[in-house]
Amino acid sequence: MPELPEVETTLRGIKTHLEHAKIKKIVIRQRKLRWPISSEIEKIVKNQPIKKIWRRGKYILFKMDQGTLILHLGMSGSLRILSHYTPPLKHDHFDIELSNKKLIRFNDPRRFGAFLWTEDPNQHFLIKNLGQEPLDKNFSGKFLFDRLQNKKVAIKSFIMNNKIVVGVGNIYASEALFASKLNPNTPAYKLDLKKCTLLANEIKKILRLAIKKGGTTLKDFLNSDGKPGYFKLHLKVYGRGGLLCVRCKNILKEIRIGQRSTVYCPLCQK
DNA sequence: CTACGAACCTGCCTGC
DNA sequence: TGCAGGCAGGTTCGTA
Repeated sequence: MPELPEVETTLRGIKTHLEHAKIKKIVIRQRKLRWPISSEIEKIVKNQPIKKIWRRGKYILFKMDQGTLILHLGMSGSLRILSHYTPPLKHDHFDIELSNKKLIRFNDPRRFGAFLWTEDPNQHFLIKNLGQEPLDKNFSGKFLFDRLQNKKVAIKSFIMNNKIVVGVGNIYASEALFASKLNPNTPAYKLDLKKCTLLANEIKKILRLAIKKGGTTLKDFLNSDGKPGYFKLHLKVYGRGGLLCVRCKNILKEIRIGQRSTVYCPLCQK
C-alpha cells in the first residue's frame, strides 16, 4: 500500500487530531510485526504528550519528551482515526488512545509494519542511513548524477533504494521512469546529467500529484478517514502490462527487476 | 563492495 | 469446490 504519497496522506490525516494531544494509553493486541513491539512501550508513553509528528521517508515519527515513536505501514498497514471506541476488527493490531477521546487504530494484514520506540531517531538503525527526501530542494538531477557513478544496478532499483532517495516505491518508480522516457533496466551509470535532471523532476511531479490526489488505492489503501486515494486514475504503466501505451499505442511489457514487477513501454522508454 | 535470493506475513486470484 | 501456486504498495538479512 504505502509509498511516500500514501504515508504523507496518512500523516496529514492524523496530524490535526494529534497536535497538543496526550497519549492516554496504548492497547496492543498483536506484538509480532516486522520487528516485535517492545513490551516496555505501553509504560514508556503512557500519559505522555505528543510534541511533534512528522514523516521521514515512509516512516511516521511521534516526538515525545523522552524519545520518539517510529511507525511504518509496511506493505498493507493503515491508520484510522476513530472519534469514539468501536470493537477492533481482524488485523487491528494496536490502538493509541488520546486524551481528547480520539483513538488512532493500526491495521495491517501482512504485519510488515513496525512500531518502535527510540530515544534518538537520528541514531536509530532504521532511520539513520536514510537518503534524500525527494520533495526537498536538495534532491536534484545533480544529486542523482553524483551518486550513480559506477553503479551498474538498474535505474529503477537505484531510485527505489532508500539509502539514495526515500519514499519511491514500485508504483512511483515505474511511473516516473515512464514520464522520463527511460528504460527501467538501464544501468544507472549510463544516465547523463540531463537525464538525471529530467528523472528527478518527474519523481517530484509524480509524488506531488499523487499526494494531491490522496495517494493510490489499488485495492485496500484508505486514508485516516477511511477514504480511498485517486491517483490510480493517473497510472500510465503500473498494473498495465499487456495493455497499450498511452503515448505511442505500443504494447506495454511486463518484466521483473529486483524481484519487483515492472511495466514499461519498450518503444518510448529508451 | 555488489548481486541476488530468502525471509517476514495474509489474502486474493488463477488454473488444474 | 478444493487446493497448489503465484503474486501483492516494503525492507532487511544472509550468502556467494
